[in-house]
Amino acid sequence: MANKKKTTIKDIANVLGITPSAVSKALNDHPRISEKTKSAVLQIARNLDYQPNHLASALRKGKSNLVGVIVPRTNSHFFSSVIENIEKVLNKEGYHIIITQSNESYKKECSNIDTLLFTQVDGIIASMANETVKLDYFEKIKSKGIPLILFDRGENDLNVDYIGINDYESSHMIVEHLINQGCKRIAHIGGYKHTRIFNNRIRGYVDAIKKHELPLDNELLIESSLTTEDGREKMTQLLALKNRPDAVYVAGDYAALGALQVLNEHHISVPLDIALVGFGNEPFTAMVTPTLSSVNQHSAEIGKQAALTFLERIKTPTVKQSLNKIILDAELIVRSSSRIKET
Amino acid sequence: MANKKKTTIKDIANVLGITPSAVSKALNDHPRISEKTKSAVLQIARNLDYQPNHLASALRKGKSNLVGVIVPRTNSHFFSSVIENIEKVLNKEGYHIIITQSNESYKKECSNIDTLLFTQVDGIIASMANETVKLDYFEKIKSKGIPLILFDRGENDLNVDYIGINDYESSHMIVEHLINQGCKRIAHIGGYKHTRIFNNRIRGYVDAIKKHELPLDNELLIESSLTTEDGREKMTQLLALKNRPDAVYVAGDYAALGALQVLNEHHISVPLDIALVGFGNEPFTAMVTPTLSSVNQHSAEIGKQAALTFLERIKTPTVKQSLNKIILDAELIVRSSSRIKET
DNA sequence: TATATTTGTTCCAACGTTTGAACAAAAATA
DNA sequence: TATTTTTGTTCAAACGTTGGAACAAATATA
Repeated sequence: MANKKKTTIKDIANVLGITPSAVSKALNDHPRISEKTKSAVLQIARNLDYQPNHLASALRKGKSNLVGVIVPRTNSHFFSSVIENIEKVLNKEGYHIIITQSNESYKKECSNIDTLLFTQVDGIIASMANETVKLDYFEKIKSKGIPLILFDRGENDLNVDYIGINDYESSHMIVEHLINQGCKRIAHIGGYKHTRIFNNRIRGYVDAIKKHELPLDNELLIESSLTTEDGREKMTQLLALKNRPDAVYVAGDYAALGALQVLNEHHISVPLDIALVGFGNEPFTAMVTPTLSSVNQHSAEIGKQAALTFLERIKTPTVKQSLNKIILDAELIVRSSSRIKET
Repeated sequence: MANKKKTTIKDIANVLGITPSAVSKALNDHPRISEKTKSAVLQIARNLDYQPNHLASALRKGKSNLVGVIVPRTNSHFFSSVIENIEKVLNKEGYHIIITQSNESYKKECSNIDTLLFTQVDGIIASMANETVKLDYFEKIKSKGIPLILFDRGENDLNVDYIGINDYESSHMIVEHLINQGCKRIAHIGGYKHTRIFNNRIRGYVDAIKKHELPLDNELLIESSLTTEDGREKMTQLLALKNRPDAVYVAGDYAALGALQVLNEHHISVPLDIALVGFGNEPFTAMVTPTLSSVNQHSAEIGKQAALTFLERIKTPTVKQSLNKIILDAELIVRSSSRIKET
């Protein structure tokens, strides 16, 4: 019994002998429509299994109730959790989301933006790809006049709303934690300097090292793509030094995992020989051996705030220029990989 | 310079003093439109930064070029990789995808289906939630007359296209591998029996055990939700047995990870005291200590085939009833957790 | 030269919904 | 009873694009 032809508002109108516009108004609970008509319409709609044609109403109303989300990848707990919470907030308000992944590629990100604009989304919530340096495509979103909200990887001079954590302070905190554990020669495998958040982490590291008058060695500060593979490589590089570090702070958990693998393979005791701290608090940090210290980025809260910011922007059509910069306090989770002194 | 008003086909028509329909035809490379007009239109379109209104064309053409994807969650490598490959194939054909997650909840899955139907997707590719027993919402998709393609968790009697792996044989293979390694008492932490793929794995396990005349003990066959947490619990349960197993085959990697944690915490040697095999070949299986044997499910190929199946269904509007059941051969990846005998 | 064909365009209706204006009928007020 | 207000509905246009039919002009064929 394949119901090929979809039922429209018109079909309902015909059954009841009224006008399509009356049906539309009934369905939208228009005050001028009688209760009798409303309930009749609802009844028939149910009987005919009526599903409103979203395309038509979006076209007419000039808004799609769709929000685009762009993330570097979905298979990390952080992004997946952010998305989940964006969805939770937006669904309540009748919005649905379209998720796209850039796979850390600038080109893919641009094509994602085109896709989303093409789909007539009402706004875009994004975290930028590692590769992204040019912001032209993000400017394009802005020029369309739809809200753009960035989170995590996205702090920059675009002059748009942003939700993230206090990277500088977190970084500072990590270094001081390692110093407290007695480490004297602390290395940092950081992300790309051109990305604001990673740059902030680097600055936090540098300033903390300086503050405690530890050696600020060029060899100890390495830029990385922060993949597991690159973490392995950069750790290997550190092990090759004449003067090895006694602690390594990696700006991302996946790269920290790679580093840990290398250390384990070399039978270097973590944390006794070299202490290790990651960033992001991915679930696997609690699963590896030894468990990996990391920083909780409050993914759920970031997602929630991003969605709320979008809703706020949508509700005030006036170009209210007060920017929303929400910076959350991150939390250092100390695990075995950096617990040297008993507390 | 916020370009509030979007440029339409009409604007281009006005500039050139021609008709909107001529512009539309020019943009769609209609054979009857002169090259001169075409290039002029293209030029003006570029100048005015014209973006076609997808909503309008989808409404008119009766197809949205959107495909819905439903997965239990995106933060596993398997699903993330399937999605990536679905996208790769479909993008080439001008389709875009909307990703939704059910979080293993039947209710969420239903609401996802409603969302997707509401968005007028041209088809749905899905892997079912653990919880799902009733198939009414999937019937709803079918009754709308749009293609439904299931993969992995989705083999059932819905009579729709399906792409998966040979679970029964894979399971058989795992048990025989463990027997080859000298194991005599093999336990199975399986998924929910009501899900076809997990049931197949259970059957594969049982048959292999019977075939080799090993003890088929009720205590050794446990049903689980296959989360990391539940894996811990079920492993603890197995350790409490008077007669412990010497091998455990877990039907999912995340649960296997939980099991491994418990074994490590109890200082039980893996694989010497108890060998362990997971399922899914998630990246972390190669990262934990000891590395975890698992089964590669060919996620990329599954994604590709799912997308191709969709395209085929769309291209043959006739109700061609020959069902597409693609069953791929899975591959056992033997790692330290089950390598007892040197090869 | 008359007719047939091709070419390039316009015209118009349609996709399904929404919305303000218009309007008749019913109810409230004078 | 005459007038105003309220109520419930219809009317008509619109959102932006598409595609078949119609049509005039240019070109090819008889």
